[in-house]
Amino acid sequence: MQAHPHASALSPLVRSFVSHFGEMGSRWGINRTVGQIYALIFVSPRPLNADDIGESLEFSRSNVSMGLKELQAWRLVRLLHLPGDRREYFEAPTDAWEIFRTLAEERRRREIEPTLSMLRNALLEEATTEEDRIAQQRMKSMHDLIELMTTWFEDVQRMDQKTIAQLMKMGSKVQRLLEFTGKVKLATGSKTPS
Amino acid sequence: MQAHPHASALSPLVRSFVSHFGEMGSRWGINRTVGQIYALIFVSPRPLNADDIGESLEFSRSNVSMGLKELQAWRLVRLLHLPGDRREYFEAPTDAWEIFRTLAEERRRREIEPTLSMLRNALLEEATTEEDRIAQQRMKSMHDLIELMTTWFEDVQRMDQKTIAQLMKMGSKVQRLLEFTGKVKLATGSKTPS
DNA sequence: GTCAATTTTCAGTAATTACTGAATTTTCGA
DNA sequence: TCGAAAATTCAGTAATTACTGAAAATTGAC
Repeated sequence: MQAHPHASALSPLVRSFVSHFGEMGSRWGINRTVGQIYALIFVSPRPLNADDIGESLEFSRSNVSMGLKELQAWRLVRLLHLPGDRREYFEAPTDAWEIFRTLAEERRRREIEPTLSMLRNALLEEATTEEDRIAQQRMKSMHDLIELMTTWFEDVQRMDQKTIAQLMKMGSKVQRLLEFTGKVKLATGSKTPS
Repeated sequence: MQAHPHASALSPLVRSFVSHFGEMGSRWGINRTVGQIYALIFVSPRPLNADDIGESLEFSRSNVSMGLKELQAWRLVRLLHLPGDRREYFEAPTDAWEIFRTLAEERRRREIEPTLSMLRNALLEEATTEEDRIAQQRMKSMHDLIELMTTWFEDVQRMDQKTIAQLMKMGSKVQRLLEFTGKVKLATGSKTPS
């Protein structure tokens, strides 16, 4: 004797996770529905098809279809097929680092690159007024910071996960490491890792 | 003989910067209007008052007022007074690092902390089903990554700007630095920067 | 190739968010 | 303390974004 005849009622645990991601999604570009669909797939022990999702979250089939498309565009879920089942199933990578990298890459492509490109164009213009000269100065410093950070991020992506974790766990101690290395260099005359 | 009698027409340079920030703003939580107001203040050589902004961007006075409030809440602009003028003026920090840090701190407070708190609660629940156990496992790995990254970020914030820039410019070469230091430690028996 | 199962599209509508102008409140100089 | 200037609030409306169901398109088993 249930209120709704749903195939799969969500546990309170999953329900609160899903609903939090809905809220958060709407603070970013992504909308509430898409956030919830992602959260549901992320915690699901098995791949889900569109009907599963629609029933669990009580979204229309077409809404689920659009949400899944967006998640695929973000590369946050991947499509797969189960043997003997014609429907499309979706699962999400579970490795948190991988997810983070995917998100960062997509944001770079969608937001950072267009911004850098706009800034570069603006910096090529000849400033005719003092106002424009000052504006350009500020755009330049913004441009340089963004470029520094994206280059750094590309570099970091190339490191293996262990090194990254090691670095992050060191935190500000890296500062001391830099000083320390500086001293070693002075003392030994050895080449820096340039 | 102009189309509009505006006190301050924007140069094409500023216009395109402002409009880009409008677009970008709407991809983040912030809305188009707020993004444009921020961009205008950021490139302005002098502090602006609400009327200046409203005229330049052709927004209503009340819209400007709301936008400025939001920017103040984000700590992206600061209020100041000009001698002999009763109106409120606004300016934006121009140091790109400072802006980045402010943004990161605010996002942490608004998005990361609530998420961590939700995850911690979820992890305290006793999982009664296999599904919930798996869900918790995934939430745990998400929680741990977020925590690692925020702790790291706190550490980095404590470094001086020069060290950060130095570190970032090194990029993946830090990996070699770590290896190098390891060797030095082995060779000299000196204490690590623990 | 056929056809039923499945997915996608899209026009219409609902819900949400953004914006305005009038009214109110606050501020500060005299 | 008063009053005009300035800022804010907020109810109403406009604009945008999200969602649905019906119809169309695609898919794949036979």
